[in-house]
Parts: sequence; structure tokens; C-alpha cells
Amino acid sequence: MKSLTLKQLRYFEALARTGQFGRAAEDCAITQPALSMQIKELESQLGAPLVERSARRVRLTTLGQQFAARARDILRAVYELGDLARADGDQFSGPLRIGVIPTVAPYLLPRLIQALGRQFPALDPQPRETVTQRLIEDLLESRLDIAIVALPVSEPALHEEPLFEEEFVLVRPASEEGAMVPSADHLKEMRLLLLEEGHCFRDQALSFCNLPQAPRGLMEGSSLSTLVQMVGAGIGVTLIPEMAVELETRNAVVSVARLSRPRPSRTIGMVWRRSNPLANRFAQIAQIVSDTGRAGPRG
Amino acid sequence: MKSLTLKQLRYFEALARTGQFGRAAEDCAITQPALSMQIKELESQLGAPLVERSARRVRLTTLGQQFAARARDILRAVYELGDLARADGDQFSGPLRIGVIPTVAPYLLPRLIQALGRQFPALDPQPRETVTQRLIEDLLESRLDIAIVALPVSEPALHEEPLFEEEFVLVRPASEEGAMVPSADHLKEMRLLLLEEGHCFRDQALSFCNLPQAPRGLMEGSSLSTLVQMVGAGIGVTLIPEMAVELETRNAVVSVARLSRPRPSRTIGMVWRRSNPLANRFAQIAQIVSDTGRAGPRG
DNA sequence: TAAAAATACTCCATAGGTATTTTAT
DNA sequence: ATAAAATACCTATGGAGTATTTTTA
Repeated sequence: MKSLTLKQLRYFEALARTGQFGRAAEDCAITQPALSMQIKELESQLGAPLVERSARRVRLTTLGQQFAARARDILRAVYELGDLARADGDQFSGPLRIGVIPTVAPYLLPRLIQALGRQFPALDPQPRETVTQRLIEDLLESRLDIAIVALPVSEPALHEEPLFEEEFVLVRPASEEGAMVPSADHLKEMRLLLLEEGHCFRDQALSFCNLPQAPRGLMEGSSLSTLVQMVGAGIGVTLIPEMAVELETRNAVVSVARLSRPRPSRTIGMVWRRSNPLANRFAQIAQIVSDTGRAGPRG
Repeated sequence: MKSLTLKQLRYFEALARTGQFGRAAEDCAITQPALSMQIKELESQLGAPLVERSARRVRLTTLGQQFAARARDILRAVYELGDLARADGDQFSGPLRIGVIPTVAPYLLPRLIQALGRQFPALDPQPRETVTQRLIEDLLESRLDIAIVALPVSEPALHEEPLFEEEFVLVRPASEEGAMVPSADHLKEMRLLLLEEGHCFRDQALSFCNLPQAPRGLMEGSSLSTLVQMVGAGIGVTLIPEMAVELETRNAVVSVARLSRPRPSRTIGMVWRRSNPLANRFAQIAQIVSDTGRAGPRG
């Protein structure tokens, strides 16, 4: 006479995601036996196994895979249900999980958190920084509410709200201050430093230089900060978004130059699940982010 | 730190549907205080009221209405999740909630239940008889698995599987045995007895007689059995589906005549929710129903 | 004043914790 | 031999029951 519980779905989803009872339990903030028992109970209710047990790793059965897919949809819908109440009322309160790409986060977040705090004192912004692909996954699985990324992302389930246009600038060793600014095609002849694989800004820079793929022997860095320091050491040149200039070039012996013909830029925007009941709230938030982004570091 | 439970959703759905704590509790097979507590807990978790309390009757708040709509979707999905396991394996087992329209049920169900029992010994058919509109509602809300109705029903969420074509025949007093068979247009001049409002067969009969609406002074009955008995008493004539002939005319002083030009008929079919994981099973069931229907009462 | 919801309390089922054993690599 | 899952046992939370009070139409 027992029936399915959300608890069971949550635990099973974690198991399907982590592939291990122990990790799943940790993820759910319970102990491994507790999770094992719930999975066992779930399987007994269904009358069929969801996972193939083995000591090292757990594999989902065919049924388990179908089950996991539907369970995820349900958990997402339940999450949205919980947000329904927050969408009404006059003040926006509670946790807001914001994802931001690494080439924007450090330059925007401090001022953004401030601005949000001023506008919505009861709001609890929970920022998270990672690459676009991960942010999109997290959004689709309801592990994030909104994400600030470079547009377009082209996911049908997501709404895209453009916030501001951001130009790229060239960073050269200080010794080249005032030298002639190279064209896009000249750039690819130079020793170009780029972010490592996975960062959208890497692809945007490559694209501006008319390079379909990264050239051999490309020097890579894991952050814009690293790239600029490498430029300062005379290793090469790089491109960075305008927003990063103030912070990153302050303590580096580099010079900054505007590019032109065409002037390179990207659109920063905010995305969220269309079905999220907080969508209207997010539109308000987007306005604040846009203002913050345009105001610049002095804002 | 608590989170939503399906129990809360089920109780709230019942409350939204019944509009009363007591009825909802009864519906959920618990006591009224237990349900009250869960609703209270739910509202406190959301931080906003879902219902406006009053002694006589409960009204949903705006939030409550949105919440109820989403909750229903979730509960439906959870129900389907529970059926996922039954879709695999080689034998189809467990409860199968079958809805059948009243002008088909008594003539088909006995043989159908037998046939199902032969084919799927572990299956537990739970038939329910009511008019098409109610059946469709129940299907959409996951209170039924399949329904046997006259096609088309034209609901995008439902799959329609045609089973067999069923002709209508004319039932006249026994005294008119062998008399000339009237045409469709003649029929509307005669004293026609029809089923009461809500039965699709009523509309099908009217449509065959080229009557857009029921004529004034129409005699109505609540079952085909009643109609035939009235014909036997010399009150008028009526149309019944072929399948009903054997059972209904056995103990009545009436004669049966085939109609023609055009020969009237309707398509009996089976419908189910497209998203139901048991859909493949239902296709098997449909084959059995079709065979049973075609075989006739001597089956 | 009568019907329905809320409150007060009691009990027990069960979810989850700790400790340990079993299993598979 | 080791890491992970299952098993055994215990505890405590909270869901549901009964009895009663409060509310309002």
C-alpha cells in the first residue's frame, strides 16, 4: 500500500548521476545505508531492479535509465513548484543561484552582489563560476536559477536576455606602447596566448582572428590574469574583454590597444529556464545586471 | 530544511478538487486533522497561503490555483513512473483501469474480461462505466489507463486506436415486423426514442437522422434496455447499436430492421494517454478488444 | 446552532544513524 | 587487500489517530 516518495526519486537521481551509492549518499547529505535502503525499497515497489550492483561501480538497467529520465523531469517540476510562491509578493527573497562564466565573474560579481543587496535586501545570491557548457547543464537540471554567459546559447528550453555588448582589446608588452595596432589577420601571425579549452572566450578570440582551430604550439592559460602576466613577461600578446582591463592590467607591465576593422565584441546575456515560475523576477534581475555591466568598474 | 513531499501534493490536489478539508481527507483515506496539518505545513514551507479558509467552503488563492495545476502535472508524471516497470517483462500484470461507454459496456465487457483473463492471467481489469466526457477527463488526470469510446475524441494528449465499425439498427414494435424500412429522413417524422443527454450514441443517432438538435417532445431513456422496453410497449421506435441487439431484444416484443442508404455506423476505438509508459501494452490489449468486439456475443 | 476546520495529545511506523559483515576486484 | 554495498540494530522524528475546542455562516 506504500507509494512512491520524492525522497526516493531524489536519492535515485543522485545514484544515477554519481554512479555510486556512497557518493550519492554524500550528495544527499545522508549515510550510505540510508540511501541503499531507499533504493531497495523503490525497487521492491516497482518489482524490478533499477541498477546492476557491482562492488566498484553501479550501472543503470534499461528500466533504470528510463526511470531516471522521468524522475529528473519530475524533480525539476517539483523544484519549480517550490519557487512558485516566491514569484508573487512584492519583495524577491530567498536563495538565487547565479552561474557566471569565468571571463566575466571576477569583474562583474562584486558590484552585482552589492547592487542586488541594495535592491533586494532579502535576496540571498549564491554565485557559481564555471564554463558555459556546465552552466547550461546545471540550468536545465534546475541546479541553477540563472546564468550570465555569452550569447547565443541556442537551447530551446532557455530564455536568452541580452544585457550588454562587450569589446575585446589587445594586450601587448609595455614596450610596444603606441606601436601600430595589428589587424585581425596580422594577429594570427603573432605569438597569441589564449585560455584553455572549454572557455567560450577562447573560441571568440580564435574566431575574431579567422582561425577555425587553435594553431599548433599555442600558449594557453587557465585565467585572463595568467595570460596578462605572461604578456607582461614578454611571451606574446593576448586578447581580453574590456571589462577585465582595469583589474588585470593594473599590476602588469603591458599596454592595451583597441582593435578595429571589425571591432571585436561579444554579447553578454542572462539565460534561464522558460518554465521557471520566477521568470518575471529574472527579468528584473537582468535589468540590474545590465546596468551594473554598463556602468563599468567605477560604478 | 524540510522539503516538499508527494504526500502534500496528493492531499492538496484532493483539497483543490473537493473544496473541503473533510472530503479531501476522506478521499485520501486519512482523517481531517491529518490532512489539515499537511496543508498547513505545505503553506508554511511556501511562506504563503494556498487556500482561503472559511467554515463552509474552501477557495483556492491565485497561488493555490497555479500550484494545483502544476501539482496535477507532477502527480500524473509520478503515476506514470509507477507504471514504467509494468511496461517491461513478458507478462502484463497488475490493475488495469478500463473505462467503457454505457452503450458498449454491457455487451462487450463480460467477454472482454474473460478474454483478458485468458491472455494475461496476472492482469486485474477494473472496469468503469460512464459517458465519454467523463472518461476523457479521467484519462487525462490519470484516473484511468484506457477507455473504450466512439471515435473521434480529438484530444491531442490521447492516442486513438480504431477497433471495429459498429452498425446501428432500427427497433420497432413486433407488430411492424417486415414493414417497409424507413429512410433516415423518414425516421425524424416518427416517434423516436433516444438516450438522455450526455450519451454519445444519442448524438450519433440524431446525426444519422439529419437532426441538428433533439426535437421537442422527444422521449428519453437512460439506457438502451429502457428504450427497447418502451418500444415493446408501443411508445415509438429507436436505434440501437448492433452489438446490443441480442441482449436487449431477447425479452422484448420488438422487431429489428437493418437500415440503409446510408447504412449508419460508428467507429468504436480505444484511447489512452500518449505519455503512458504502458502504451505498448495497450496496443496488445486493443487487439484483444477488437477481436472480442468483432466476434459478436457468441464469441 | 450546526457543520467544518483547528488544536491538543498520544502512539507507532519508519527514516536515518552507528557498527559490522559481506562481496567483488 | 581494499573499497564499496548490504545487513543488523537502535533511536528519534513526525505522520496519523482520537478527542476536543474554536470558528463562522
